[in-house]
Amino acid sequence: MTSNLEDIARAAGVSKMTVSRVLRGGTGFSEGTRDRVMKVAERLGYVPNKLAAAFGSYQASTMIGMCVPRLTSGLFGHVLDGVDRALGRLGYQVMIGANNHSTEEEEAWVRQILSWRPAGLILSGRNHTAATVELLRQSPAPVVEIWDLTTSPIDMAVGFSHFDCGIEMGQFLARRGRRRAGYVGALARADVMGQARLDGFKAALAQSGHPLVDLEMLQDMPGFYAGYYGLETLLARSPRLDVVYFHNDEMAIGGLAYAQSQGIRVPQDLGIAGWGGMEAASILPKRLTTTVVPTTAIGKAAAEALIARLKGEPGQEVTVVPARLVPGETA
Amino acid sequence: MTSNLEDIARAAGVSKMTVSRVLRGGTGFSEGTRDRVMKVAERLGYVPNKLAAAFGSYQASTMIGMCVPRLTSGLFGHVLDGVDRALGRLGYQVMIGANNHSTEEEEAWVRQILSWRPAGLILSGRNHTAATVELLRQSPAPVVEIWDLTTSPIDMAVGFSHFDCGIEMGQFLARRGRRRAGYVGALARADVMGQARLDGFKAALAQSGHPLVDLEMLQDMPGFYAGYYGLETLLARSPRLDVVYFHNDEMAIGGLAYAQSQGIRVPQDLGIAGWGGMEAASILPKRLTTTVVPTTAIGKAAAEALIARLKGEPGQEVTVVPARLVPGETA
DNA sequence: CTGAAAGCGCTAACAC
DNA sequence: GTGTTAGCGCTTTCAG
Repeated sequence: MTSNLEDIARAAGVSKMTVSRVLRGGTGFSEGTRDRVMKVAERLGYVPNKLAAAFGSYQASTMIGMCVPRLTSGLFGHVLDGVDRALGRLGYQVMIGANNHSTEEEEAWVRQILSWRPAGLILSGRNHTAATVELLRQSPAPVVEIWDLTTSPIDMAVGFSHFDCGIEMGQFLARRGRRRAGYVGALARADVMGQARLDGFKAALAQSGHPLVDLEMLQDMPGFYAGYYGLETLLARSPRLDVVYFHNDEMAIGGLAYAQSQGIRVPQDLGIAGWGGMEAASILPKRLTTTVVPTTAIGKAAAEALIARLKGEPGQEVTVVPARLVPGETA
Repeated sequence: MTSNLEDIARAAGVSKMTVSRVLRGGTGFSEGTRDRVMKVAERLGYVPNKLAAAFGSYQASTMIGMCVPRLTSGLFGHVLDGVDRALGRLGYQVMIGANNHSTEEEEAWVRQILSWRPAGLILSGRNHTAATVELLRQSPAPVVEIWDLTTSPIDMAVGFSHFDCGIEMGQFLARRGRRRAGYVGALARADVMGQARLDGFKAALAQSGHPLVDLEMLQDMPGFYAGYYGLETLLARSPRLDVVYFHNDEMAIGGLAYAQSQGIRVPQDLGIAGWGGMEAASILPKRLTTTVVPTTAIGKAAAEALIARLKGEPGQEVTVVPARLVPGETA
């Protein structure tokens, strides 16, 4: 089928080993040998076999596995982009997976990926089944958990505190004079990070003396429609709310659309706040008040943590890449 | 490090081969043997080695490579989701890459991926370097080109015609009485599919007797900001346009924001049309007139085409998954 | 600077 | 139903 080291060796009149050294750009061969080998490899259309390389030596794999909550999240593409740019440059490739906010699905994915003997792994969140953690500890691959900061990561962690995001937004809205806050979420307990934001939000509101009035938790995917109908449902039950914090920006924009459709003035009658920092949110007629999440930076930092470890450097155990609240015109 | 078939075989008092058969769920062993082997494998925390399996037998790889134009495009996540759901179910995993609209980068990616001896490949677009095509022809892996339909795909193709999208939008706007159309694009000639839409658009307008008046082609990434500033530039030059077609929905929404900021009434003073069918576009105060692209369906169809071929079935050479123009309130 | 030998863990092919 | 043999293409190790 496709030629191998032996074919090149034969055609170039050297040994397999010399070809291997030349092709990997090492040392231990003459200029003449190098040129000859390169030329032959080119002529034969040689395509290296990483399967054999990675299989033959445990150091040689250039495969990194990455698992995200949902592939359709707008944020995920940017994280992946950060990872891919940092890693691709160095000759690594990324195998991707989704856990759909289920630790069981994540475990299944980890089993699959581990069977490829990856050089490193990037997981989302701090929540894993016991079996996953055990599997990971058995594996020599360095692991980075992204998004949420864990007190004690399995190996390394990159991100920020979702609880703190909620706190900050709660305090901000209280400072702005909001007194009757609601919340519209999605995926209920499955999305642990969204839950952490809600917990922080509640805590800050309680502290301010004006606790959360009502919340609507949908089971749908957290998109525009969910935000639209979530706000409708919430306001039907609690019409006197003066601000609503949403699970994310998509939902907040959906909520904004609902408010507009009902003639509810934002922010005068009702404040609206999101989370995530979609590009769309900053160019709406009214810029959305939200928390901007450093997606690309998280991806880049995760990749760098992995690379450091692979180079034998210790590697930062926890890297904080802060999210920041950006006041807009909707709350 | 981690246990292998031999370890299990020894502990279970059978041969490697029997263990292999049991673990792969084949036939040719007794119930008792099966239970014993499974139990031992479990106890030893056995993690299969796909590297060895795929290396040892060319049929065994479960890796699919997928290359997209940009990881940060909102559409890409949905395509990937469609692919991953169809493929993941069957035990395949996806290795991802981006070509940044460059055929050279794509070629580099193809070289990397091919060295993993993938079971199949999904590429975006019909544009490839000669070397890429040659590489692909040498490889036994089935290839699906998605997004744009090629008259003669390398192997298989799934998508629709971008040229036709442009035609359809041009005809639609002409029918709606628009007479002075402009276009705002991005990435210039790098994005061949966007160019095809523009070509179709121009052709339809010319045919209608009211050819394209002006166009602004940016070098930026096709996002909200580019749309905003692109429209500003275009209108500064050609203030009398009565409709503008954008490279995609993100840009169209940016343009909408610019119009709003200038007190330009949409659609009365200026019509705006996009392409892509972002969820955001349908829930704006005014629903965007756009072409909705069947992202998930394309991903699913691509995966299915690959699977058919891998099962030895012929597999459809060209699968049309039509995009459709959805009239909104902006044009 | 170059080469020979061994082996990574698995599966295909064939024997029993 | 089960075992044996050979070998996938590369890298590692050790000899020259």
